[in-house]
Amino acid sequence: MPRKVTLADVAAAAGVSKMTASRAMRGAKDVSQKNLDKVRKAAQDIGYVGNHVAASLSNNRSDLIGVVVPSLSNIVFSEVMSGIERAIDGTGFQPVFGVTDYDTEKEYDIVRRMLSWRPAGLIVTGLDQSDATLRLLQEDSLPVVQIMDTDGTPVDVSVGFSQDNAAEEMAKALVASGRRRIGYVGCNLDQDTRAARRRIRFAQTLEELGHPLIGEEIADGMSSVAAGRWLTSALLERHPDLDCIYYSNDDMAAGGLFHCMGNNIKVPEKVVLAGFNGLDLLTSLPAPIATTRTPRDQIGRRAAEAILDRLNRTERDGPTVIELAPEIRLP
Amino acid sequence: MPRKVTLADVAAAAGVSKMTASRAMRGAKDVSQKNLDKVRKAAQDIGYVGNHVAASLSNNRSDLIGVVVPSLSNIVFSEVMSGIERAIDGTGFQPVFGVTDYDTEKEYDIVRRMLSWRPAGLIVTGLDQSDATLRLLQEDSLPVVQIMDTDGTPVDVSVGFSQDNAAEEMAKALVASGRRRIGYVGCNLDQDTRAARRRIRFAQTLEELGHPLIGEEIADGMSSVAAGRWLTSALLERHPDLDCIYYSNDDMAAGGLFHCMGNNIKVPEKVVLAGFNGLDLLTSLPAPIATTRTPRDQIGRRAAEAILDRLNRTERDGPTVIELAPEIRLP
DNA sequence: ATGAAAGCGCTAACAA
DNA sequence: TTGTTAGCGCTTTCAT
Repeated sequence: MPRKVTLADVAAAAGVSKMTASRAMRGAKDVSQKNLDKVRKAAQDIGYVGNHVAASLSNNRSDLIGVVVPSLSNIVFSEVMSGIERAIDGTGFQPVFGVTDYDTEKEYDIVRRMLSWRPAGLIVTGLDQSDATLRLLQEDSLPVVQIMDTDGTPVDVSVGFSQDNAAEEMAKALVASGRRRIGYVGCNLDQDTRAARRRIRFAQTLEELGHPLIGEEIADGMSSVAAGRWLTSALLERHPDLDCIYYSNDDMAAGGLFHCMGNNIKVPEKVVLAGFNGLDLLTSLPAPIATTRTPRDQIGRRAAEAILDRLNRTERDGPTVIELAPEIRLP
Repeated sequence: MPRKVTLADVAAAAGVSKMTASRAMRGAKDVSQKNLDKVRKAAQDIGYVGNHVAASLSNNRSDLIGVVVPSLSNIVFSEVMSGIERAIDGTGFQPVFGVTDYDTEKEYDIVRRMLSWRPAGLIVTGLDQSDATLRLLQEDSLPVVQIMDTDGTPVDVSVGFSQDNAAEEMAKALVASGRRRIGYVGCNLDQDTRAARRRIRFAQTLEELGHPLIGEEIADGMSSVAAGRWLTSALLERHPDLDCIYYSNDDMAAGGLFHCMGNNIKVPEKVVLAGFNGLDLLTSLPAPIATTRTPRDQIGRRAAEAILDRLNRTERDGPTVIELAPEIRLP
């Protein structure tokens, strides 16, 4: 294996010092045009690739940005990551990711490992980290953005929306549109604390409006179109007279729609189905479904921007909440 | 800002040398139980987090694994990444990702930047990197896995399946099931070279079987359910007598189904729709759709395993192809 | 089993 | 504008 080409090699080849080479390779500040060209050419010729590891050690800070999400199978988080990626793109930062599988202990390990890379910033999902994790996040003064959820006080910055409000708004909108016999279908509520939170607030609001939840079906395991389908079947079996069902998310609602279509139940005439997230998929479905359109791409973008922003300051300036209101869509 | 806790601090607190502390903090080899405990306790007490950057510089190799995919909005790649993540999980490696947006130049930049992190390995999508990128990949002797596509010679290892075969199989299966008037609908073929490849082989095979493609609709831009819907509408307008449509992927096919459902076209009786990938979504759709179930999670897993595998050897041992046959599903 | 010294490849800080 | 000197925090020798 041919020894790795280092900056010293470039410097030698260009006939300048390491420092001049170093300066030339990043922003060309304080380097004569002549040397700049020489160094660039030398680097090109001998195939210099650079070593971010050494650079990071030297600056005591890397240009890695850690992103911690609960799941990758959920397209919502893919879209958030996509937003992050787009915002970061071109800045020279590099996203690193970790997946918690909705497991708090795992989240701790991941955050810890990420911190050991001295990242420029960290983006984590939700406000409900374990105490140990929170401590890690607090000690360091690096930029931390908690995404998706703004019902609480962030360590540093939070970007997202109030899950509580979102559920309340939907409950009000459905009742206002004339629905009275409303049910609920959800999955994975033990782990997906945001979905669980929405369910509670939704039920609460219905109660306050005088039209309490008629029934609900809840299952363990990841949410999916398939789960939505059979839970809807079960719920309508027990309560055939429902005129509306609120789901833990869009996938589940799509499953509900497919059940209805297979059983000649008119959507939305007979029963209104309400999902959550506003995935693009919904707009192409053969029948309209209500949903709360959450700004996932925006959340990703704003989160990344918040990190980049913080990098220009030295200190955190107290918990900051960036609220991105979701939008209710009725059929 | 309180200075970062370093290994030296841990060593001091534990009353041992840096080296002993270092040894104790990773595998506890050649360290007395007594010192091991002391060091661990000290680290815990003073909140030591470690510094992978310094460690990586020291061994001239990081435990980062670079993952380069064309897109995150496409759930297929999320699933691949999910597979990678699961295989890596617990090994102490950390995935870093980059998104090319199907842009070869961007891919080059990303690979370059990743290499500058001296990753333990690299996973890139497809076999069609630019020459410059290929050169980068070849020079280094680090493990490189090219995923999704096995129609060609990999730099090091490829994990996936033959896009050509997949398309050919589907063509044969559809004809064997009695379909004769077959059309095609696709999106983003300029950029998605794998989809483009499938289209060509599909058409070729039909030709050979004596039932050439009747018509096709192709559009620019990302594929989506919505695009599938309106392209299907356009295609059936021109060729109302089609009895089968092959799509560039499942999303498009789902869109096609929704069009048919909205227009009283029986699926699959009147027209068979064939997607590609076998997303879970399909199994819950109100009508059955043909598809090629691609082993995405497996591809991710095997790719990661191949990297970890290679890490135990010193040299590459010639181009290796790991073929994971996809499975055809007819309605 | 433990420790001391040397260095990984780069850049900040200073000097010329 | 350029170069020199010291590290960054760890691990790899090589002693002990």
